[in-house]
Amino acid sequence: MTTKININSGNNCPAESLLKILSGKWKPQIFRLALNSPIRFNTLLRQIDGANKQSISVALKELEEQGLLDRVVVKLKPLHVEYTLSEKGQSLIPVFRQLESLI
Amino acid sequence: MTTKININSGNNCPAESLLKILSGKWKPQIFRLALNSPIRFNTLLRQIDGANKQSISVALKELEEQGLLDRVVVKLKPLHVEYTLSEKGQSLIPVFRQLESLI
DNA sequence: TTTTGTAGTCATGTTTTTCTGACTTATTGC
DNA sequence: GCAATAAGTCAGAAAAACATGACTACAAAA
Repeated sequence: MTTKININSGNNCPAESLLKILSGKWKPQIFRLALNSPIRFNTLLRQIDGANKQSISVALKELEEQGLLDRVVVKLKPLHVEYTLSEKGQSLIPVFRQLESLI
Repeated sequence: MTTKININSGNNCPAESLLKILSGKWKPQIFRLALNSPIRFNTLLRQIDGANKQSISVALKELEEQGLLDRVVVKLKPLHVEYTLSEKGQSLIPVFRQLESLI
């Protein structure tokens, strides 16, 4: 069973659906930073130029709700939280790659 | 010489660039409607449910500025304006197709 | 010459997003 | 105990996006 995105809430434009789930000022950058390795809240804050807590917080929450990211509490050394690409999130990687080939 | 998109204004995230040029409430729909055949202002207004003149006007202008659409004045029967996918716009079609395959 | 069709603009108002700075809670190092 | 790090929340302000209704300009048809 292959993983299929399903966020097509009542519209007939797939691209629109997908653009929507990555819409907002910070989501694409967050998503990209999560592509390679799990990422943490404060790291995002440091790495994304001009971003603020609130917006990152909201974006992460939405990405999690949409099922693109998983929030994982890591019970280690300095107890912390990691955001990782979910299976659904990973299914978007090819699109990202294709976008890269266009630029 | 292949056509390459270049809207990568100072950021290092291609996906972001692309998501950005199709960001906004109406751009994806406009773009999709222009995929198949040239489209006209009033037609967009009729076909896009809930859209208003102003927003369509602004979106068209931006898509034109970004080089995705060409504005063509058709000097025929009822003199009118057509918006068509530019070469750059057409280079996005494969991405749209791939998005479709994900949903 | 009045009306219709096409393609808009403009001023204004509303709604949605984003930003700012202060505050919180939990864990760990000193 | 005290400060620092990590991961946030919250209220309010500012900015950006979107909507509304009135208006414009041009050409052609009636």
